[in-house]
Amino acid sequence: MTATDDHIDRLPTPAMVRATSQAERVADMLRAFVIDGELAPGVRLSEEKLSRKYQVSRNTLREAFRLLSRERLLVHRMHRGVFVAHPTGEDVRDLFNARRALELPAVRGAAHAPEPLIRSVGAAVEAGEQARAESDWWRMGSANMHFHEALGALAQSARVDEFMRQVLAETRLVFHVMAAPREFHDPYLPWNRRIHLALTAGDTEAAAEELSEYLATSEEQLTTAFTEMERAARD
Amino acid sequence: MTATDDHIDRLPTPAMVRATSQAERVADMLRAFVIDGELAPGVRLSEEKLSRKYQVSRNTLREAFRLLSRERLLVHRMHRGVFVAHPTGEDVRDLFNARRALELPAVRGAAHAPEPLIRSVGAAVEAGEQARAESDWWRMGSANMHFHEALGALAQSARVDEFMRQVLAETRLVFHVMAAPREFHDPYLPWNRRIHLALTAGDTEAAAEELSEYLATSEEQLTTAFTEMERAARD
DNA sequence: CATCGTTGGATTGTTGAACAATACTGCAAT
DNA sequence: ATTGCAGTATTGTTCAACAATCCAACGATG
Repeated sequence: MTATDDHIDRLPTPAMVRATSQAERVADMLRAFVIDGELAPGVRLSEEKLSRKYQVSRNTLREAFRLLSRERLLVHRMHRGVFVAHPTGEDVRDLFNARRALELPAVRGAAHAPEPLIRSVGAAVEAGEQARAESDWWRMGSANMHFHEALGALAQSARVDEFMRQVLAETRLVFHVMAAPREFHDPYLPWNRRIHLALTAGDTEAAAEELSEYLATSEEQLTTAFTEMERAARD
Repeated sequence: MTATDDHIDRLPTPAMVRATSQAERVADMLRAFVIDGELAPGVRLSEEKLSRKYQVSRNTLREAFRLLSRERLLVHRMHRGVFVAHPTGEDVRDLFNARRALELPAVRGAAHAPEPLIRSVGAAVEAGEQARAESDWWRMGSANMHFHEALGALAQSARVDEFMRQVLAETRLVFHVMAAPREFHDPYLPWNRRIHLALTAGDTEAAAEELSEYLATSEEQLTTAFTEMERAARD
């Protein structure tokens, strides 16, 4: 053996090869289902049915539930069961406040961000445009998510990244609540393009300005549709 | 009965009277223990011992573990058990990046924040000064936490608030890792006072400047002490 | 002497069954 | 229209068991 073991350092980190428990695997599955809308907001997840369907014990399933409820994707109601989260109008406002608090400063500070981070913003833009060209509305939504994830990544903190992912997952849930048609995603692609353009030009303030308008417009659109819906539900 | 039922609206909201499960109660306990340092970073939490001590089944205890591991206060290592999180030097840097990303913009946007939020910042400052007057170092640390929690609250998002709490809890863990003496908290009180002063004067930029220096100093102090410690641990 | 294979004991991972506690539905009574 | 009261379904929690895995100790090997 050599005295130095830099070849060992090149190997995948422990975090990449960690064996996962059943609870985590089930949680990963359910998380994907919820984000993809296959499990509609408000739906109750029966312990008995799910444990039978996925061949895990009720106890293991409940561990998975605990994980996801801390992510706000599921809500635990005592003696009633766990349900897919069902965001309200107030949640929408809170989510956008959170995004403003995170994304805007991240963009404004982009001058100090390393080049690859900006590049991945551009990649997300292009992925979105390509999805649009192929009329793949689902992939378009994913690309939009990645775009904003990339914006959050400019803050250069793994914890902020995770928080962003969580907030964006919840935001996607909002779309599912109203079975948002593609028109909701549609007008935002050019915005993403402009934001990225301003970023590469080094004009962070212009990028922040565009982003701010984007967020305001999106929130406005969602909240009006939401209050409309909630009013209709009351009658 | 009257036609209006505003007297019902005055009652505590469901969130305040919700019955809690054992798993949540145990999680609350453990969380408090971890934050208070009664459970030292790196310590392993034996399922058998804890379940016996707190009269809950192993399964229930595991549910609590799942909750806390998603908060990064515990880490789950497959087939090895759960341990109190033991932040590294890299974690310290990430935590401070996250705090910069959140607190600085929150302070800069304080002009649009409602009055009571600024007041609670002041309250935290005074609580800290009073604790200092009474040489209650423990309460001083708590007050400092509340101070920065109050800064984060300027963003006006419940989700950001929760994230801040989590980040600050982890930061407190960092102090426990090195059994930080009171000198670590000591010089920061005047800074808090100045930040609050600038805020009430409406000079958000000055406040942000002070906060930025505070964070840089604190991070510097912690990371040097940390790398020192980690180097010592290797020998 | 450092490394590797093996073995035994301890702990976690997961399950299935059981029972208690609670919520929900429907119906009768007021 | 509200209240009271079944009966039923589901969750909350425990327990005991077993499989899977880690870990420390001990020797074997080069």
